Amino acid sequence: MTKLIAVVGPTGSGKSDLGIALAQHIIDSGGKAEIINADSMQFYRGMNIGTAKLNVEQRQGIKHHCLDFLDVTQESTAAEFQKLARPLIEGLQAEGITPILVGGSMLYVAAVLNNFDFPARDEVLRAELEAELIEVGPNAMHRKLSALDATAASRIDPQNGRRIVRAIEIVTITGEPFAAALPEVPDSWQPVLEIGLQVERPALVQRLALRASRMFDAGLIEEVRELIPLGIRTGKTASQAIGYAQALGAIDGRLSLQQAVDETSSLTARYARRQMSWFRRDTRIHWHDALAADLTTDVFKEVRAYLDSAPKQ
RNA sequence: GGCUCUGUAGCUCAGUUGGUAGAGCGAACGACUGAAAAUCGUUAGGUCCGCGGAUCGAUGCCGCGCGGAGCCA
Repeated sequence: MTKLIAVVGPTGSGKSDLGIALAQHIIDSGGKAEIINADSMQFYRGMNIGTAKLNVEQRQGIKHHCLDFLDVTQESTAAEFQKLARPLIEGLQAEGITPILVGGSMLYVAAVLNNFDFPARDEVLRAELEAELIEVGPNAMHRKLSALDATAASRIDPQNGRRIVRAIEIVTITGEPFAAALPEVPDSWQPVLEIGLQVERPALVQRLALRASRMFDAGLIEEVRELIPLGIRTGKTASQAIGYAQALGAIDGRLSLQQAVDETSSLTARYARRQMSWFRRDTRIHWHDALAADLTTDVFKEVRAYLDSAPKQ
């Protein structure tokens, strides 16, 4: 059994490249390593430029899993990803291959790395609750949740319709109280070396602005144009991807090209902030400055020590 | 050159019949258990264009500047 490694951090911090370098390093030292993508938008076939997906050459012969397995019309969920990625990881480990989970989709990474089961869901009930939310508003729904589960209600903001609906759904289905809060310390699914890449906020914002304009220069609008006949407009998850929604806006004439670029840039920056606020509370993460000259040297050293330490179990 | 309108938070704008100001967006920070590139919360930003005047008191009234927009010559 090999040990699990994860690379996390905000978008644009260089996770993909570090993942490749790490895999290469392990292979150079006589081991085997493959990458499992944990970027929910890179799951989609045809969404390449706007998701900063590595092309085949850039993958440098390192095998990547969980890329390009969904159509833009298909929904993606963290619970599904948990079911998909865990057996995959265990399969690689059984073959002596070191799995490297790389991605910034917060809940998806947590779904794999942490020990929790998503409570069931019920599409019909969910639809009813969503309709009710639109009709009576979040505050009334929050009162309804309070009556069912006062503790859960106290942990969810009265304005947050999305979470209120899901909480009512869970309590109704399970008939049990719903914690509605993350544990203080993550309960690890299995031992993991979690590497975090960090970039000082102003530098990150600048990089993301540059990246957004390069995506449009590289043909993001053309890419989205090709996804329209494939149904990107109706895809629940794919259509809300940052950059793609803006490219659609430009195609429809709702936004000028410059507005689309600017909006993509600022939404990406805001997303990166939410990623940091999520990942910062994961106490397992070993943070590294993504722009440091000796980044790979430091990370290799850390990985080496981890892999050479006593085997798990 | 004349007339009219206009200048309030980083941006777009409310507002105070004179008692030193607000909203949306943005920003910073945070929450987060089957849409999470989602959904939401908190906080910080303002010599109210400048100078002078009347007033107990001006961002508001008056005068003079400066900047912007429009109309007429």
